[in-house]
Amino acid sequence: MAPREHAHPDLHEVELVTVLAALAEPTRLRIVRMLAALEGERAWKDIDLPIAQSTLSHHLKILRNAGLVQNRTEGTRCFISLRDEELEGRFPGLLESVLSCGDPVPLQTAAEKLRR
Amino acid sequence: MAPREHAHPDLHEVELVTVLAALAEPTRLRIVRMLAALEGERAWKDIDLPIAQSTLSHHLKILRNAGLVQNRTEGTRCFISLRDEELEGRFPGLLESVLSCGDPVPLQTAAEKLRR
DNA sequence: TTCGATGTTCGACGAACATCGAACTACGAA
DNA sequence: TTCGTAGTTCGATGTTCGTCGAACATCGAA
Repeated sequence: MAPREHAHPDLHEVELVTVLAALAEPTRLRIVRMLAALEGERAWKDIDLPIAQSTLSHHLKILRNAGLVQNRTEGTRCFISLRDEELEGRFPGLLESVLSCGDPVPLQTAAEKLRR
Repeated sequence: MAPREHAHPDLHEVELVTVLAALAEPTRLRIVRMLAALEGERAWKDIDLPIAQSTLSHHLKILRNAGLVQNRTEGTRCFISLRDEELEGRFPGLLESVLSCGDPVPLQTAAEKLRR
């Protein structure tokens, strides 16, 4: 579909676990970092990662539902940005601490190594 | 098995995504909060949650592998504590921001609502 | 109106996850 | 040594997740 107007949750209704779950995935964490490094918004098309469009759309939906990210539609294309200030209000220090840890995000699915 | 000596990872080898994944589960987040509220260590047996022993053991292993938690064995029983200071060194502000958000942890599996 | 570009939704698939009960192991106490 | 206590590991089960390609919807341009 074309970029539609999406519902963005009120951050007061977003739970911490939801945000953590959204961040606990390499691809999504990478997206968040990319947006943070931008200090503004980024065109959907310019998010180029080695994944299918549908997968990217899926991840963005999850980030959006977790209140991490915001969509703005302009004609047929859309722009993504971090809801950093609102997040700071709801979860003080969280985003910053996640971003300040600058080490590379692994390509692997995080929890893979947790079991053993 | 009886409480055995477990390997605890060097925090420098623990990745951020790993920690986030460990925290992004209600039961585990609850355990971490419980330990944080204690300001010390807690006996395994005293962690009473409505889950089977084997499940608790499983979650503790994941927290341990993520470097969040530490086991100390004493005879046949063991004590769990948060590795808060080390974590502060590796991921400054992270644990604090997670703990400071005091709202209740849902019983539900976090990411359940993210998809839709 | 037709076409192309841009994202989104659907359905399917395999991998990973949380959970349990049962079997097991190691230790202290009787 | 035998028994109970304390945790861990194993195997099984049902659920959720990340991923893809295909079909679809919406808009601007020709």
